[in-house]
Amino acid sequence: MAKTLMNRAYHHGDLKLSLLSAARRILDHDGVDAVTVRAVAREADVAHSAPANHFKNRAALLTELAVGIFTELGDEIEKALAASGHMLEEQLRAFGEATYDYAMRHQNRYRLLWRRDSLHGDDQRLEESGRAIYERLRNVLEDRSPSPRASNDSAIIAAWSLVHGYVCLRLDTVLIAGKDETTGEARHDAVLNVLISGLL
Amino acid sequence: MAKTLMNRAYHHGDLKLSLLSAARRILDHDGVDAVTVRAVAREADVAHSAPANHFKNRAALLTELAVGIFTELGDEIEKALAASGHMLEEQLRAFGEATYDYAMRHQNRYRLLWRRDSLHGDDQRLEESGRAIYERLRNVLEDRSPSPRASNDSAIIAAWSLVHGYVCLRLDTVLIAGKDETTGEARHDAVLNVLISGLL
DNA sequence: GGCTTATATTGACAGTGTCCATATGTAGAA
DNA sequence: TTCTACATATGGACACTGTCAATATAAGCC
Repeated sequence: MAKTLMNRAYHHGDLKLSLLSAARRILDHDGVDAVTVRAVAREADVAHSAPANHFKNRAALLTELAVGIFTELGDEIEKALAASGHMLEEQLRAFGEATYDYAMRHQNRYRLLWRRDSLHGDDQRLEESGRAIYERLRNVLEDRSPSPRASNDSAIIAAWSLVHGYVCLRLDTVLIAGKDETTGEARHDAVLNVLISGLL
Repeated sequence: MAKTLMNRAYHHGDLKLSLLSAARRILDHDGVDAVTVRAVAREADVAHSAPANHFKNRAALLTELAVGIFTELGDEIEKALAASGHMLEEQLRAFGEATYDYAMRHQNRYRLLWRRDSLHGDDQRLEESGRAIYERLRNVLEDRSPSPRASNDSAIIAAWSLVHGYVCLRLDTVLIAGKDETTGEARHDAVLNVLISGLL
């Protein structure tokens, strides 16, 4: 039979993908710590040690999951940048809002990206998928040379820092989080304005 | 005998403090995940379930540890603010540098503060010790009303976001982390400049 | 002394990551 | 086709974890 037939008794066919999507479901629903090797195996309906054939260990599984999430986030940012105007201000706003929206819609996914203790921090694919976001920001800023104030690298890092920091505070701090859900939109704008004023 | 005598056979005398400092040693040395209830008990040389008398569970232990660390960080920020000039720019720079220095000197301590999954996020003392930092930033910005651009709250949040985000990227991203250890000082300045330009 | 209360210990249980030997299916060579 | 390698899945084991319950010990107070 074709290689894609496989009666599911033993060999699954594409267990690796199944495990990753099982892990993603658990992550979304119950957070990073709930994504245990055994829970993922249960969710995928295989034996507790089946994942070992596809991931060296838990960190490897989470790392691969994070790579996919970084890519997904990068794609959303890309789309937002393409859909927005070409002015520097518009592009920065699109970057900030796309990142914030993704993080709020998928809080646990965003959290996983920065749980370096739980990942293989030196994994090359993880590094690349993160760098892709950095490069998008570089494209936004380069040739638009905002001001002699900040070197290009510093501008990129400052922009990413502000957006990432704001998202983190929103995600993990009661202080900021509950403060004003109503005026949320205005708050985002005001915070982004500080960045834009600083860069223009 | 005086209450402080105690032959150490059984009752420890001040086990709670001993546990917290044991936990801090483990945290510094091996990271958040290494701070297990049993490891802390071992380090403090007591039975594995002795901590249960002082902390309801692991999260409670970590939360209390985090409260102490937030307080410590707040004190360092306070000291730096007092030692610096009174101009808004100087104060913002002092805040950023003090936070960055502390985070780099005690990386795992800073990481713990934002591992909300591992803490009792709704603990009141934790919330207060975090808010204390927010309030210090408010004191820096208030009455100095930087510009009509940003409301006071937004300015506070923007400042904290940028500093916190920069620290996080430095701590957890290979990208930013290894980029230029030599020109590090200049990089910090340049990033802070974006904030200051945005707020003045 | 004896009583109560606080604190520490030991033992148990389910859950975890990871390794091992084993079982099962697939694919390629004869 | 059958035989043989190989990839993949299974079940069992081990040491570790957090947490609970029962027990032992000490301190404080009458």
